[in-house]
Amino acid sequence: MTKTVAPDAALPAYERVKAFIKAQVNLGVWRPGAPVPSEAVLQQQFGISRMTVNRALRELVVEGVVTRIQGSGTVVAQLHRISSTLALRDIHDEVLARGHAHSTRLQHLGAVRASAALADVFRLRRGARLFHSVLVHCEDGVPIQYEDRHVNPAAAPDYLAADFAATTPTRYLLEHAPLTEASYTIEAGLPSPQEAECLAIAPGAPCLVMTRCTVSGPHVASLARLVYPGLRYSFNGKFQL
Amino acid sequence: MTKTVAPDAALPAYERVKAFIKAQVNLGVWRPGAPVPSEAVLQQQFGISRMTVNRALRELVVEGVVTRIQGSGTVVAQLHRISSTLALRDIHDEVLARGHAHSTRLQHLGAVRASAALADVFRLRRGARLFHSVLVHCEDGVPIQYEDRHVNPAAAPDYLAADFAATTPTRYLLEHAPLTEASYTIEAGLPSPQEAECLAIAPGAPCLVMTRCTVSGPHVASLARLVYPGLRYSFNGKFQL
DNA sequence: ACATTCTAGTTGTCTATACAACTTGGAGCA
DNA sequence: TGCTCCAAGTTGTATAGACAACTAGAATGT
Repeated sequence: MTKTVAPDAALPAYERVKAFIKAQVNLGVWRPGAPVPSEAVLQQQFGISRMTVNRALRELVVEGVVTRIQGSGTVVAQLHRISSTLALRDIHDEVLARGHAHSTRLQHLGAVRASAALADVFRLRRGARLFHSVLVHCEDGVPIQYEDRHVNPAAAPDYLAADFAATTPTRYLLEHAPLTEASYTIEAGLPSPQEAECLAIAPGAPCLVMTRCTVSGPHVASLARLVYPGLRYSFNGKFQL
Repeated sequence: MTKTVAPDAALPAYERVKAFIKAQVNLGVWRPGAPVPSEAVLQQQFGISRMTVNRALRELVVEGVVTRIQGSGTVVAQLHRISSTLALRDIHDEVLARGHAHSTRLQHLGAVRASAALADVFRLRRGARLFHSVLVHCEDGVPIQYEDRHVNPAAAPDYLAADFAATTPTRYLLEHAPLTEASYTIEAGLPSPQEAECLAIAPGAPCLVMTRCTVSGPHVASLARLVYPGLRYSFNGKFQL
């Protein structure tokens, strides 16, 4: 039983190779741009098959540790673009995960005609029918998100019949319009008077504004403006080698 | 030559399997939680070896499309946590990539003694020596980032001798203190009077504030407060299945 | 009814081999 | 010199087979 002293033996072979390479990069022994031993060399060093080495290196590419060029070789990645997976999470789950209570106030739900700007985003003609919902999300009763959303009826025909006391627009759309693609921008801005009032903050209080556009199959499904009070909310992330 | 009509044939087998599964999920044929055919079944359906199917499914796990449980099976992932890789990029490269000119104004460079809060972050004793730099980054002459940074001398002993006309602190640190780990938070806030003046914005103008802490090997290397004028800068990202 | 054991099915890892696709540098040639 | 061509080295993909680890349900025994 050498479990405590040699955890290496317990790890799969491909993990041992990964750990070895990561360590070299981590300790600065191999600098960005430096060549990584070829599969054949690593195969011999570790006494394992080439396929196993190949798997280790392929996974390191995904993790952004190395770059590979067919026919040329493997090098340590220039910039450690270690991926921080920013997930498209439902705010309801997010609040629950923090161990708090989530509640919602429905401010508005109805249909509108697309303005020129909206029509452009949704790739519809001007004046086309769109659903429009406005909600305020609270964490333990404190407003933390103002959600102003337009929805394409073609992607979610029954959106107006949804029960937003029981579910959130994000969840409803994920379930009824399978997600193909989403893009977002995060910026700082000031709330509109109405937003400030709903969020119970001063008109001059800085806010994080996320604008998120989702695509489902052939349709642009939804465009949301999410306003977070700057002092009550922040996005957090972590890179790890 | 059926290249134009049948792109399938041009794709590697494992990519064909991935595309097939993604399509089913995408079109809503297989809902989240639904079982995905076992490797043995897919192997027969596609007439390929199990290792190839296995590779396809393993990659889909990384992409967040499916979840696998050893001994049980493969199911469509509950939430499409499609990863958007938020990279730790140097602002110099970022500005250049947009085709603009990047310039820097060095406001301050020196050493300070750690306050209680700083000592805590850096895991040093209170009063320990830290380097401190303040720079303003401009894009085509317009200020877009105020960078207030504290650096651990143990991680980058020659930080004060760096030429910040030729390089940026981010780049310098990436090169001299191999990155092990980084964490950040993004929030909205108001600039301090000094920050507002350096960025040439009104004191009440909302800003994106990123606080980033980097770790290099055993040391907490750097703590940076990055202030972006809200109206001139935004973070953008895209998820894609 | 309950607990235990067994078994079929599934995923996880690994091997040895093979060929394809590509890069790079050098040999040979005009 | 400048060009082509080739050969060695490298990564990309694919296969057939093997065993290990694990799950879930069925069969069995108490």
